[in-house]
Amino acid sequence: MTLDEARNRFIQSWGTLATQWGINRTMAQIHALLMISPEPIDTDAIMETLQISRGNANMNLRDLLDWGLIYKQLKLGERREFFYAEKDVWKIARQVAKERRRREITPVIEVLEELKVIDTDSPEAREFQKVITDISKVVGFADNTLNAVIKAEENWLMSQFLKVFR
Amino acid sequence: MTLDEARNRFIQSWGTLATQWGINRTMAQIHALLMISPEPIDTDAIMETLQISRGNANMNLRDLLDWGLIYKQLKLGERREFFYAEKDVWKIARQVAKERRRREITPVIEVLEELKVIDTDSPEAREFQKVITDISKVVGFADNTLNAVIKAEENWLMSQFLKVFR
DNA sequence: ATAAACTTTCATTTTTTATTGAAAATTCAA
DNA sequence: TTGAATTTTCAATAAAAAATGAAAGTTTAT
Repeated sequence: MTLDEARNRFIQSWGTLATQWGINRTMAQIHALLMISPEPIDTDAIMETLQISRGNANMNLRDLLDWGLIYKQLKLGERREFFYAEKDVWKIARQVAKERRRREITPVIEVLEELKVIDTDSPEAREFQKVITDISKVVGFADNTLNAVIKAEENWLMSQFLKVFR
Repeated sequence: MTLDEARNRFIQSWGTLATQWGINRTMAQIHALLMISPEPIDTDAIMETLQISRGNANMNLRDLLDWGLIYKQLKLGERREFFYAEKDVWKIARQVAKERRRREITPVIEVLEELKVIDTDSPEAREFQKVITDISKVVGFADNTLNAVIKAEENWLMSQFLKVFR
């Protein structure tokens, strides 16, 4: 397998994985491409490599910037913007955990808290409350896990974590 | 807020969360409905409550059965099938972790292993290999985490885990 | 101020995914 | 067996999401 083949293979796989996690394929592919690019690259290079339109490239680049997964680089005497990916994969994991927590987990926790305060007159209501409370625990666990990842500045903390389960 | 309002609120929220995680809305709504139903319910009740077609209900019920998140119950003297959800939320988490690991993480690990064996003649190839190796570590971490959840038969193990990060 | 280089926006089109509903298949009681 | 009750399938349709590309907007050098 040549280097180029390997690169394409990786970009494709990463894109496929992403769609299963509710992230759009192109965004993941651009991210993959930038992760394996030694040098920052510009919009046209991305368009050409991935065979996508300018608008599409731009939109997804903007999203990746929002997520803090890639950065712009300005070259002296160049008008174009070049992009490069965060290369520290632990930082990527933290960034993603942080965003997903904010966008997804936090709102659900809020709804669950609201639902806990219904009147528990009937047995049915009590049953409902029990289910909600149980779910809260699992969501809380997920939330704690994400927080742990977010706050894990050091790798050793991660390895500590892994030890617990071995 | 009445019990019915709370129920609807929960079903809706759970559906919204699911779409962000690459799970279809209806499947999550059916699951939510069954989780908060004290009694097993039949296809018609699901169709009516969620305002969906028979085909749609059937398809998503089958998927939920595949995932091991719900069960069939046969009532004596009744032809219809009634469905009920797994009520142990830790078991749900384990089930989901197991399925996602099998369907998503394992294939990616395989691809990454393949990509590690390219020839490292050029500096470019070595750089590529480094990125792939780093990504493998993170994916491996995710895989270990899922495994930990899968194998956590006891709740205290989870609480041990949580302690590490507090 | 102008224009070239480049980026962003967004109405339209394409693609993908989910849903419908009616027909076919299955199950079971009589 | 027949047929009524119920489940499953699947081609057609609808809805949602992503992508296009051309036009509008910005920035910078001159």
